[in-house]
Amino acid sequence: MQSLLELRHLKTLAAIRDAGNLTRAAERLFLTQSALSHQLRLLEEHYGLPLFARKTAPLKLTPAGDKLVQLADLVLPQIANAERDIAKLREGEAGSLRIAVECHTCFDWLMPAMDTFRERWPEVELDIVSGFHADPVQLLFEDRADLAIVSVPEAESGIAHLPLFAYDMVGLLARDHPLATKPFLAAEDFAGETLITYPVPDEMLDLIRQVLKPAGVNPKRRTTELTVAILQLVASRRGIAALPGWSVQHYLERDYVAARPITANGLRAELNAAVLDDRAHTAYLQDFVAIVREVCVAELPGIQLIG
Amino acid sequence: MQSLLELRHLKTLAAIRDAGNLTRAAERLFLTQSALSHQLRLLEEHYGLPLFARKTAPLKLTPAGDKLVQLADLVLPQIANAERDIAKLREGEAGSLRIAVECHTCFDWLMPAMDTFRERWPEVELDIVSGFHADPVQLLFEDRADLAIVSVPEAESGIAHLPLFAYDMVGLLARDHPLATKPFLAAEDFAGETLITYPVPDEMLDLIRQVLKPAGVNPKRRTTELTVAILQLVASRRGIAALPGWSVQHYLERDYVAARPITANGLRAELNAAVLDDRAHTAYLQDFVAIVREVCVAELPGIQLIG
DNA sequence: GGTTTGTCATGACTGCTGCTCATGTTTTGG
DNA sequence: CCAAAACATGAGCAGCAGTCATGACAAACC
Repeated sequence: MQSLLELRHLKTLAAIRDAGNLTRAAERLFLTQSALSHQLRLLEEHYGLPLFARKTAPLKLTPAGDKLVQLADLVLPQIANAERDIAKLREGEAGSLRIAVECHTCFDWLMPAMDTFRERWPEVELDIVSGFHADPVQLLFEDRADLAIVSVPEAESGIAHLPLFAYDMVGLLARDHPLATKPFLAAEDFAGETLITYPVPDEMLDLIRQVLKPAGVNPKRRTTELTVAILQLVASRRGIAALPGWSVQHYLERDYVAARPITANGLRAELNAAVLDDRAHTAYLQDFVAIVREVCVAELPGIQLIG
Repeated sequence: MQSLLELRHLKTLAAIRDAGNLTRAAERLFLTQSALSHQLRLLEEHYGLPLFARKTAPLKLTPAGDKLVQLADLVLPQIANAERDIAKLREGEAGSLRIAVECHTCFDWLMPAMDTFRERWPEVELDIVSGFHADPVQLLFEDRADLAIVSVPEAESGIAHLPLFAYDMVGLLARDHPLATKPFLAAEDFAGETLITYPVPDEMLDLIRQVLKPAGVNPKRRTTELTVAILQLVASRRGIAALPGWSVQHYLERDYVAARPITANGLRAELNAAVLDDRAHTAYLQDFVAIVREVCVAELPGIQLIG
């Protein structure tokens, strides 16, 4: 008769509420759908009440399920706060988090993540390393940054990589562009076009490194600093571009430009946080990574948490 | 790196704080001391900090341990509330809890327990069945009571017994009574004395049923309704009595009377809650039993939870 | 001071249970 | 109406939370 409820169950329930179905919730919790189904069945048997109205999408909560989800929303943050406080006891409150970014579009989610971080770790000095840097990892060694957002996690001694998320790059075209009729863009399709990119070295452009260069395709180029400028150029038929799907969702919904997958299998990219090895276990660095993952999985469409 | 903390740990920590040491805390949780020691070690490894200052009695909390205990005090009641709410969803809020008591001294703890119950289940009609009843279980069948506090759990079809706690009866003597020099009271010691009891049938008096009757001892008798009157009579050398140890702690501390164990092994007694079989799973009845146990283990000296 | 008593720590072992895997059933959406 | 997606279910397994037995240590007690 004693309570079978554990924090694990509350985490599951909150995840199901957030994800809308068992399968996606299971992914976020790094469990199988089966595990959640078993958990739910046990809880429902224990309380003698259904927690979700099945056979409806999105899953709808019964009053009992709602009670438990509310409980989760109340309790889980309290747990997280207490554990942060303990980490502060262990490591001290102070410290600095200077973030180096090599990806222009990252500011979209970096800002809300930094806001949350600032609330939770008010004593940690938070900053973005300004200016563009070809090799942000170098800044870690020079003690000019504490964490770098990088796409390719190159194994390097002294550096640890904490995975953030993976996503697909999409090719962007004017809505009436001839290529927009194709189901996907192949390397050759770029040959006769002008490619619009950020002004960064080629190695940092996933499209060039993984698709065009291997195929020996070398289109005309044009660069600009701002995402919105790239979109504007594409829409006005001055060229085509490749950007992360999540960074242009807003424009696609408004039919400002058209989007197509790149290659038949898509062009997969990922983002990682790089930190110095010996700081990889620092609580506030780990928590920042967790916050970024939370923010991004909630806000960015079409991304997958990795690691 | 993810949180290893579960509600189980919070319950353990709160119990250790309440009990003052691992051994007693383990008893209350129905676990072994070893289990708690292992739990603690794991938590301390996980957080990289000690939670208790060992080698001190009573165990003293470190700041980190204090954080977690505070968390437990915050979270566990929220959990309990939510689970009560779910029980109300399942069974409805209404119902009645009419309590029949055969034990005069029980009112000591019954009142605070009822106060707590009233807070948690405001919709349940709460009452004590007034007047004295030789067979309170009969009241359950007659639907004049919902729960009876009884000492001997006689197996009876249709009745379920929920264990409360066990304790030792103590023999009470005037401070200068000759028997007060003995390490314990034997059956024969009562032969020449006047025995002061509540005015109830002999079968309900543990001393008579378990000690005097088997030994064929039949002392002079005197009865009174009130515990304080029994104490007064004993103190003024009009006789001796046997009462639960927890019910006279107050008087013993003030040296109002002397107390001795009854028989070499003591005279063990216990209290149970009797309810109708088919209501044994009703949430508010079970919760009342849980409240009584909580109140009593916290307030009454020398009792042991049973079941 | 040595013995006793109460308490916590530790290591070996074990049974439970919470998970995965494989598969069946139901629901959804084109 | 069919294919695809999502959920349910049962079997099997591994990890771990617990017990048991014992050791280490401190305080209490002649």
